Amino acid sequence: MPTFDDQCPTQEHFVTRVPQKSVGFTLSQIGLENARQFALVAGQFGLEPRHFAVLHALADRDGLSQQSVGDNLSIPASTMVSIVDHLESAGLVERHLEPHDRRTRVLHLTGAGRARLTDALRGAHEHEARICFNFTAIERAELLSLLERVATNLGIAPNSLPDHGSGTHPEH
Amino acid sequence: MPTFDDQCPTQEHFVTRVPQKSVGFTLSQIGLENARQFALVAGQFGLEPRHFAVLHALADRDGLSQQSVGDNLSIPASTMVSIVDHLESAGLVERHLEPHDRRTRVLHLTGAGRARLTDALRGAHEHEARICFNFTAIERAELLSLLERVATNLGIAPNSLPDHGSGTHPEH
DNA sequence: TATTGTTATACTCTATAACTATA
DNA sequence: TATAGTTATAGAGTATAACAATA
Repeated sequence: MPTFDDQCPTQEHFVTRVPQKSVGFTLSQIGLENARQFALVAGQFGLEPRHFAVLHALADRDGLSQQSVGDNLSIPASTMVSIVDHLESAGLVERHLEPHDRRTRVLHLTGAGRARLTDALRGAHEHEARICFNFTAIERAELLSLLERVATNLGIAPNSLPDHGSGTHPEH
Repeated sequence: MPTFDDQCPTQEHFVTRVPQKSVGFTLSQIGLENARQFALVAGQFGLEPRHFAVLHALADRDGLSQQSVGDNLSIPASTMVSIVDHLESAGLVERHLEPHDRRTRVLHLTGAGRARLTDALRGAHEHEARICFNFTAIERAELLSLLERVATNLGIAPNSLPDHGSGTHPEH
């Protein structure tokens, strides 16, 4: 933990002058703005970020139960209902009864759902290119590497981080 | 905009396999988790992130009007009322009438407010050290530099970014 | 007429707990 | 009795618009 102190004056300096930028604040600002803009991108495809996330999870592994998807994405069961309702009424997902246990509803992507996700992923891809504008491949990899170390410091297991898309921020 | 494509397979690959991590999603995840944890830190000092942000703004420049602080932090006027109400009833801030224009309420930090902010800044400082654990000074500077380029790409003027603290995320 | 602060209100989001149907 | 899904409800947070005082 050698770093930060080197650049930080005294406490009083903090209060009166307010010194250099912090990683924490910058991350919060950027994370929020990024989530906002990604919501706009997803919206162009008729999806909210959470809809996108659910479709994405199903593309990764089709036939999951509603609950296991929710657990995976940290979405409570009651919220999952309205999300899947929306996706189902839009014809993107189907609820199938599981013959072995008729309590559970197994979720399947429809063809339309897969097509919609493909489009939305194209949008996400463009969004990613936009926020990494002017980055070389090496710089982007460097940023990802640093961010994953921050994630570790925050106690977010790297493995629990989904792999693509732009977040499931609530708030807007 | 050369980078991302190099590492990205076809669209179909996206849908079926879901490839590598994205800067966008990682930033959203980290930004949200960081805001959560900073809210806990601020809470240890009896402050919500927005309370902290207002105190911080006043420490930077005392005697601002309620509205100009709100504009500065993108907090709507009606929300500023309840924030300042809270800070005032806690004895951290005072509303003074401006003799030249008796519509405006000028905000002043009290001694207690300044002391509270000093404590909270110490907490923020520790929080910053925590999320930058194991970073060298050079790595931290590198991360900040990359993040500011992302901020620019997101259309957030670097100048509009406050300098310390950990964000004013709503959402929880 | 425009502006600062205030109040009241409506809206969104989320979480909690109760309910059903299965097991 | 426990679990998957559903429903209903209440709470927090935010934004919108009307209002008062002042300019």
